[in-house]
Amino acid sequence: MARSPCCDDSGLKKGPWTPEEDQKLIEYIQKHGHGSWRALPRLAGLNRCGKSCRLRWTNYLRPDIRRGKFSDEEEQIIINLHSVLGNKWSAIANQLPGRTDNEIKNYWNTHIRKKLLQMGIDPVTHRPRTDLNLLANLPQFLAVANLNNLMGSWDNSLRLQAEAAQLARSQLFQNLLQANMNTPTPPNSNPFNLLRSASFQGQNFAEHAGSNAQLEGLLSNLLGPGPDDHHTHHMPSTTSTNLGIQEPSNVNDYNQILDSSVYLGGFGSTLCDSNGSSISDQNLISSSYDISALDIIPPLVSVDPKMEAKSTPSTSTTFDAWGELNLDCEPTNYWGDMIDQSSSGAWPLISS
DNA sequence: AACCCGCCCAACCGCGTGCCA
DNA sequence: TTGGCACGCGGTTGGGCGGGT
Repeated sequence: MARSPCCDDSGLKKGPWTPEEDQKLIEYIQKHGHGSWRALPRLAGLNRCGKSCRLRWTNYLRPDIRRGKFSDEEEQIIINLHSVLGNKWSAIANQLPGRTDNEIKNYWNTHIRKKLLQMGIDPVTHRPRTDLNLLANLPQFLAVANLNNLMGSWDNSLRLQAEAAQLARSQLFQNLLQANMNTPTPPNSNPFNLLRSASFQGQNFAEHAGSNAQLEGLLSNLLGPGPDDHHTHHMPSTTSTNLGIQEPSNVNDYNQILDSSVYLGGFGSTLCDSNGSSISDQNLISSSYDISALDIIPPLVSVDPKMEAKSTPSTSTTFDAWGELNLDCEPTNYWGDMIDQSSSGAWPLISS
């Protein structure tokens, strides 16, 4: 299809707008509306192309534009919507009155993206980063955590711990999934059995995790009690029912479990409202891992509220998206256990 | 004080798509 | 059905600015 010749004309002014040009554009549109953007510059006495006028109006001069810093709430909305919509900036902007797609796009690229990367979250997939570079850097990553710990910087070290743990957990799931996809899955295979029997291939992490026994301890914390009783022990019975998560019987189901686990905080987590009550499925997931439900679920990794409580406000905003959806309101808290154990030396992510 | 460098964001570029003759 | 026009959108650019050296 032919491209618009709108801006091909030479002699038209480009670059920053002057106050006089702004005034002309505002006055014209207030009087006549924008009508045809192509015709507008001529009618308004502007030596600009229509496209430039449209951009200037929609991104800057429109009276309903809300300027200034993005609030935490807006930031959360952007992150949530981006996890569902991707780089559909205009669609995201539609949910944020007064904000333009351009503004949101810029804010994403300059602030949110970096913040997510720093937290070990892939800004594209909204999942914990599992790229090889990150895994390769895990020893340094943990060394920094140790250093910060020694220096009394609890905020950073705890966050780094959680990120490392999240990374390991995600890697575990991915390895498991890969292994599972390479071999036929028995009809009644249990994901918890699979997880328990899975070999962990993240060598860098494994080295840091120490002995197999220690790794086993980590797995126990990640997975909760044994495969046959997970519904009655650490794994709250409400989790599987409320979230519509059932034990998968095939690879596709398992894949969905994987997706769900990332978004919902993983096995062993449950979702609760601010009163500590479990949230019913109609509030969270319609059924069968309906992906559309993600538009109301913050696409965030599970983080121990204890850790968040120790975090600085500036870095905790992403996790605030859970807001009323407090994870792990049950006494059993996998991330908390893991961090507690690591702090006490049972699991040497941090050497005290 | 001068220079450098990285960040931020307004504006541009080019493609996709809908509409209409 | 086809081709041209207009608009919207997402990616990219580059100038201004502030902090660091």
